[in-house]
Amino acid sequence: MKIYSGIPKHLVAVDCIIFGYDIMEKELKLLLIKRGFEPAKGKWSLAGGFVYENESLEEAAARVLYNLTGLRNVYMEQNYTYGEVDRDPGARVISTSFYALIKIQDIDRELAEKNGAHWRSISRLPELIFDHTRMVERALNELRQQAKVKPVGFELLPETFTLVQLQDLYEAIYQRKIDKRNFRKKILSMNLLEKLDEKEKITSKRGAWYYRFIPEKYEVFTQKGFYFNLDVS
Amino acid sequence: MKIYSGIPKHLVAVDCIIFGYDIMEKELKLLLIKRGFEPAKGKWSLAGGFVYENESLEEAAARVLYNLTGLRNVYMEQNYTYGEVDRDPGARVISTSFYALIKIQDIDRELAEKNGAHWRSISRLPELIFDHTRMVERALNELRQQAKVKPVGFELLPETFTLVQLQDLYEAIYQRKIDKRNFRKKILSMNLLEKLDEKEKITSKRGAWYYRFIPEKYEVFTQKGFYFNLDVS
DNA sequence: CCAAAAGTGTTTTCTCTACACCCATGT
DNA sequence: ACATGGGTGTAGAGAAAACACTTTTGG
Repeated sequence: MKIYSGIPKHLVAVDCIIFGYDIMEKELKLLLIKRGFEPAKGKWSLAGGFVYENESLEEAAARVLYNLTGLRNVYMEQNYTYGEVDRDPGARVISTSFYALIKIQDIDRELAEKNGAHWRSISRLPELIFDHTRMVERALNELRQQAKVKPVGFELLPETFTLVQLQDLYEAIYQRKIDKRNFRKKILSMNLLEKLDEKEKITSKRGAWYYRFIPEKYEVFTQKGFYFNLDVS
Repeated sequence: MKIYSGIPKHLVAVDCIIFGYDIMEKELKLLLIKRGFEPAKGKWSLAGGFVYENESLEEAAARVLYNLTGLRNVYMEQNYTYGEVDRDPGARVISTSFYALIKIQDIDRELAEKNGAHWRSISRLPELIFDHTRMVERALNELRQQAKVKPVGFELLPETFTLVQLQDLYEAIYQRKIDKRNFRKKILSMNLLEKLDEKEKITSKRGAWYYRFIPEKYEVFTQKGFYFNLDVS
């Protein structure tokens, strides 16, 4: 059925901005690729790929992420679509960016390495090809906005984490210091966390209690409309 | 130069969610089209069009808007890209939505009419083709978010307007009543408005002072990072 | 016993909300 | 003189911000 005949078609791609949080270095990182192919071989880029005929943009993004990390069912959000005619010097490519939040420890390291992927801290990113730097900037903004409204932080931490780790994460996301007492008061008052009776004893002698995020509580929360502002100055 | 050969190409379109504010009826409206062509002839839809080879998505959206309304340099924001394989029953079309904020009185009425365009209140929209209803919902959400962060409301009003009109607009956007005194206190404390010495005397005997939005003041404002929350409960 | 990180409350400030009456004017 | 919509301020509640010391324990 050729209803729309004679209309120009376009190459359509997706690019994934893959965020991970390094709990030790307390840094928000991106999984970037040192390109092993032309164009721009040897340069750094986001993980991307073309959209097939029988898949949606979201499916394409999930596939790209899976091929790189071995992960499925990852938290992803569509971000923006870049359609400048000359953005890719090789050909006209329209690309939709997605950001993914993953737990760094979950990825298939071998697979990632094989594909030339490396974690790079957002505070000192290498130069990226094409308009990928703009993509990252926009995604980071989006993430910061989302983090005020949804508990996305938990996607970046292991199942169990301490309040100190959670605070460090938010400090890494917003690149600013947060008051410890206010942060704890606020996050605990939201009733989204369950305190476990186990302690993290690596970073301190005293040890810090582990907590777990309870998604069901968040459902209730989200129903009545709320503002999850952790962007404390 | 055929670097990316053998890769499937796609039809790419843009759809415009055109918001306007009817100052008399105090209603937020959308400029919708009664389709005069197949598929879905006679049904309502957003204004859309395919993306040409030599234009960006933004340019395509601006073109579509221009062809319908005769307006250029309109406030537009890219919103989301819809890439489900089956979203358009005629063919696989990937479509990026943009919302536009225009002053209702500015459009070329004849041109719009010729194209089958009509203003429809957002509170009672007709059924739309494909996934256009979803597009509208998402755009409206986005608009509500943006309105908290940027003074987008002024895009929808004439150059000069009264505080009552401005409040009515916000009430139409958020579909809720706002306290008059609190609203005025807040909006005036932002120092974005200039009081003119002219009154609107049509709707009342006493008359209401006209104001004008001062973009330069907003620049200063935006620099220091702020929260323009007019979503008063 | 001491170094190092975890944990804990109170006061002050500011922002948000609720609320009701007078004003100006055309008819 | 009155009906109609325009314009104005204050007090109370609740949220956000500032702030410093005690606790625990492995070495």
